[in-house]
Amino acid sequence: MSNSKLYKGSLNTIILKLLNEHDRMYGYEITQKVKAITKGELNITEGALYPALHKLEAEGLLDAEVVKADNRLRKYYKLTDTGSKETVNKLQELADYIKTMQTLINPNLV
Amino acid sequence: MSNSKLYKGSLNTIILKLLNEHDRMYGYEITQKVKAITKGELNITEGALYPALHKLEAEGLLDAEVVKADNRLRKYYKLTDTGSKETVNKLQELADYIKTMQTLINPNLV
DNA sequence: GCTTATGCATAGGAAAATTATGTATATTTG
DNA sequence: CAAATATACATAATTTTCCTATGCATAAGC
Repeated sequence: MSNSKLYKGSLNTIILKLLNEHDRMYGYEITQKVKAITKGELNITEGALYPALHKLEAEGLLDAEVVKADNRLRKYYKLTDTGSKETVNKLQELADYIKTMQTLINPNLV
Repeated sequence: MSNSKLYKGSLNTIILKLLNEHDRMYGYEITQKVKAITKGELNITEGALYPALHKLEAEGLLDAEVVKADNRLRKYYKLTDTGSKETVNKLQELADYIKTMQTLINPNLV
């Protein structure tokens, strides 16, 4: 995913957030979007992304639809209703985690 | 018992940062300090902490010293020179991670 | 005396990445 | 025009990192 191990555990949140903004996306598109937004800082590996998408689909948070474009197959994913609700939870969890870590590394500010 | 789970990769950063502030600490003390600072939000489990301490010691980032206090054994850890340098790196990585994630989840602010 | 707190340790297992492959088509470049 | 790169999805094997459960031992509180 990147040189820092800290990103472990954040992949699902990233996927859900992107799908919350963009209605529907396919896997490769997600990797490119993340790379663009983070200016190359974060590169999602395929070995991490595809299993994560399959799991989210199996859990009922995503729906998938295969579409043919430019003679190539794309598997588009979109949030289910459950997925939308879970996105809110994940984002709150991330915000809480960041807050906790900032408390720990910068106790003077508390 | 433990409320919000640790995000993978953050435990080492927490340990190094605490030892950077407090000169020397023992394992149990670290769990209590984290609990106190985060107001119970984050509870480091022993099954995570002790192996992490052993690994940091094996990597040469920490030195350990066993001390008898109140008829009980405490294993105090402190940063080595290498450990101090690595602390700076880990904190920078954490700052970068937070910045990147905020960019991803809050693109309007960019 | 029983429970909780203090203190360290490890075994077993789960979760979530990485690395390494595999398949296939399209486009760019030397 | 052949080779490299980009697009697109997928999985197997392994590693990292954490949690749960368990074990041992002493001290303090009720």
